[in-house]
Formats: sequence, structure tokens, C-alpha cells
Amino acid sequence: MNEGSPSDAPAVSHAVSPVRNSAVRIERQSLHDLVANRLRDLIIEGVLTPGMRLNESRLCEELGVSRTPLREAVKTLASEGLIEPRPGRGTVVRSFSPKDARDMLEVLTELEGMAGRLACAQATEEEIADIRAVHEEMVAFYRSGERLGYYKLNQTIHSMIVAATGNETLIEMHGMLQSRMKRLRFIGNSGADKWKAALDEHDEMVAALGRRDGATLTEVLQRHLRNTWIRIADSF
Amino acid sequence: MNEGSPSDAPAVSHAVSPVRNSAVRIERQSLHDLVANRLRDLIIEGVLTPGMRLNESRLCEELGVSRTPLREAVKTLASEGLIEPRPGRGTVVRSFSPKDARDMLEVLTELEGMAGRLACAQATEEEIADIRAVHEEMVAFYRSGERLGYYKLNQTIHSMIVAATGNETLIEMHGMLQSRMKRLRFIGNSGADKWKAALDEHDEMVAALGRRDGATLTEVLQRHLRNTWIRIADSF
DNA sequence: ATTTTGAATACTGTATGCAAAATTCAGTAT
DNA sequence: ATACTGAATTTTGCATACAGTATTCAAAAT
Repeated sequence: MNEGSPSDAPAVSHAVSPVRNSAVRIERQSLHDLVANRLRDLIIEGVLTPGMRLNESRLCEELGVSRTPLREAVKTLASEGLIEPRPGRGTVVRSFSPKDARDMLEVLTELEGMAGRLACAQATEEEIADIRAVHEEMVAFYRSGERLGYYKLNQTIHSMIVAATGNETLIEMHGMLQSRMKRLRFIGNSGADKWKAALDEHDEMVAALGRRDGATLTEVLQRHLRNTWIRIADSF
Repeated sequence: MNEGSPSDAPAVSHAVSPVRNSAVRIERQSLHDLVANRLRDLIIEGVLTPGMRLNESRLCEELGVSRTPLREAVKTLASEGLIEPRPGRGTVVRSFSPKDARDMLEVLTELEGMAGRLACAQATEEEIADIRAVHEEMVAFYRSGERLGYYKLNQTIHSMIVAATGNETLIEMHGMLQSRMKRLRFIGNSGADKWKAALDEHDEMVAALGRRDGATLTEVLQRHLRNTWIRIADSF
């Protein structure tokens, strides 16, 4: 879910090798990357709760790695803003104040609005079809009441719209904010009454994207996120 | 230039102690943070050029530190997007394609536009006065032809406008993009003919902020950045 | 009873050591 | 001359060791 894009595997060198195109570079994940991904998941899943102190030696035992890769992973998560290192006094899982949440959503709203505009201009027909397909899947989860599946596809759709812009920086920044907000958003979506409303907004999104109506898509995405804020705000 | 805000020193506890307010918490910087800042500067100043491979042992000697803090610093810069680690084959200074530059500027434009709107609504009179003062300083540098001084204050003013929004996430994201673009922007501003135009845009900004005219400030900031793209594009 | 102090403990920050992988380079064969 | 092979060297990645700093806890003093 958080691995580095596999797309950066360089093309096979010009030398004609027996394996040719079928050869896909073996993805080598360094240990500290694996650890970083694992920690990210632990934080998002709520195993590591906000404010909790990360004890290096204990974590090392549990993950079965030594402190060096763990500490490197910690530095990564720190600059992603998921944890807070306090020089000399350990590292704690970052906890977000209501204002932090609001600030993040405000930026996320702006970025997704931007994405709506660009996606309508840049997306290929195929990308739009893919998004529509995932949307249908998500509706199915809604109908069958599977919250987790719904929730995950929800996130996926937003990411796909952003990805369709082709703007690497936007994709990256959006990804960072998404992972910071994952936990909050999950809590926020708990209220079942608003669930239907969120789904309707998604319907509108897909429709606007289909028409390549950037202004509307931007508007819907931003409205959707502002509503998200309302949903989350209750849980503080 | 890149240190964590010193403002988070907590107020002295309520107990009346002889040192009272005059006691300021000693800022402790861990070695890997110092190294990260140093590396950042080296990249921005162009000592470490794009594509150049970072040899850990050599860098350690030059900086006078061991490999552990260096490697932690490298992980930090990696997730800031300034360098690219290739698992098992070392780390290289990231080089930006024209498209990368364009993508970054596109996002930066959106974020600064957002900042213009929010700053006009949120800035205190004092912040506005400060910005105006720095602007005057910058004009002085322009008049005396001091490019470096001008350039630095230019960046500062943009950061101050963003800071005046009070949105921590926006400040952080903007900071990341700024440091990635520092080198490019410096190159881009070389053309002396466009220099005056950039200055005029800054005049407009300060005026709009003074009137708390968010729409105009947003418009000027975005125009300013789009012109930056034009200036930079030439140098590719 | 409350605060203070100091020693014991735990943990973080940095350095170093070692093994595995990658790179380089010389030598050989085509 | 060029391409390939394989050993020597470099370099990375991870583990561990060590030093210095925070935290804790209990005893002593107010």
C-alpha cells in the first residue's frame, strides 16, 4: 500500500539478453523501507496510538530487526510527519489537534480541487474507465455494508483521480496528506447516517469526470472534503 | 535555515524559580539533523550536483561524522525528495527534468494562491507590517544590484505570506517545495531583463495584502509563479 | 506529608565491525 | 579489437558495542 512506485524499474539494457522483455527487475526492498512501511501500517491501524512513545529496543525485538534500520525508518516517517522525534528523549507517534486536522483538510481540499481541474484535462479515457469501474466496486461494498472495503476503495478513487493528473509532485503531496489523515478519516466515516451522502458525492464526481467538467469536479471534490471535516469534527 | 522552529520551547513551569522567564531551553540539535541541514545546503549551493553519487565514507570524512548519522540524514533528505536512494547501489542527488520542474511549480502556484487568500483573511497587522518591511529591504537590494540579497529576501517574502496563513500543513508543504526548487529558481532569475518585472509583481503583492484583497493577492502570486516558470524554462 | 536529591536503570545517539552485494579491472578467448 | 569471465576492491546494508543523557525510584531533609 505504501511501497515505492515499481514503475521506476529501468528498461532492460540495450544488450539483447535471452530473457528480453519478460525480464522484470527484481524489486529489492531495503530493510529500512520494509520497516518504514510496517510502522506506517501500525500507526494507521491504530496499534501505535498517538502520543505513544516508540521504544527502539522493544520495537526491534518485535519486528526482528536491529536498531540501525529501525532508526532509519523512523527518520523517514518523521519527515513524513507521522511521528515526532524529540531530541534525546525518544520518538512519539504524532497526535493531531483539531486545528492540525483542519489545516490538513484545508490543504487537501485545495490539492484535490486542483486535481479535479487537471484530471478532467489530462486523464485518458482508459483512466476514466478504470475510475468508474472502481467506483462501481465501491458501490457494491456500500450495498453489502462492508465498511472496510468501501473505505479502502473510497481512498483509492481519490488517489486515482489525483494520479490521472500526471503531476508527480501533486501525487506525492497528496499521498503524504492521505497517509497522515487515514486514521482520522476512518474515525470520521463511522457515522452511518452520513455514509449515503458521501456516496452520492462520489457519484457526482465520476459523472463530472466522465463529462470532463473540471469546474464541477473541483467543486464536488471540495464539497466532499468539507463535509469530511464536518464528519470528523464530531469525533473530537 | 532549516532548523525546526525554536518556538516550541514550552513556557517555564508555574513554579517560581530564580531564572524565571530569562531561562530559555537550550536547543539541542542531534548530529543527524545538523548533517541533514548541511547536506541540504550543499545540494542547494550546487556543491553536490544533480546525478552525483553520494559516497558515504568520503562524505563522512569530509563532514567529520560516522556513517550512522550520515545515513539517517540521507533518509531524511530522501523523503524530502532531494536525493534518490537506489537500493544496494548508493544514493544520487536527484535531478529534475523540465516536467518535474513544471509539476512542482504547478503545485507551488496552487499553494501560494491558496496562501494569498488565507493570508488576507488571517494575517495580523503586525505580520503585514513585517512583510512590508522586508519588501522594502528587498527593493533596496534591487536598487543596489545585489542579486543574492535580493534573491534571499524574495524567497523570504513568499514564505512570510504563507506563514501568515497560520496553516501548519500549508507552511510545511510550501517549505518542502521551496527547498526543492531553490536551485532552479536561482538559475531562473538570472535573466536581468525580467528582474524588474518580478519586482513589480512583488509591489502588487504587498499592496494587495495591505488592502486584504485576497482575490488580487492570489491572482498576483499565481501570475508571479507562472512567470517564474517562463524564466526557468529558458534555462533548460 | 511534601519536596529534594542522588544513585540505579533504561534508553538514545554515535561509532565501529562484518558480511554481502556491486563495481572495477585485468586477463583470456573469440 | 571486442566481448566475456572471474577475481580484487570498493561500497553498501545491517548488527552490535559503547558512551552519554534522560528517567525513575527511593531515601533523606525540610
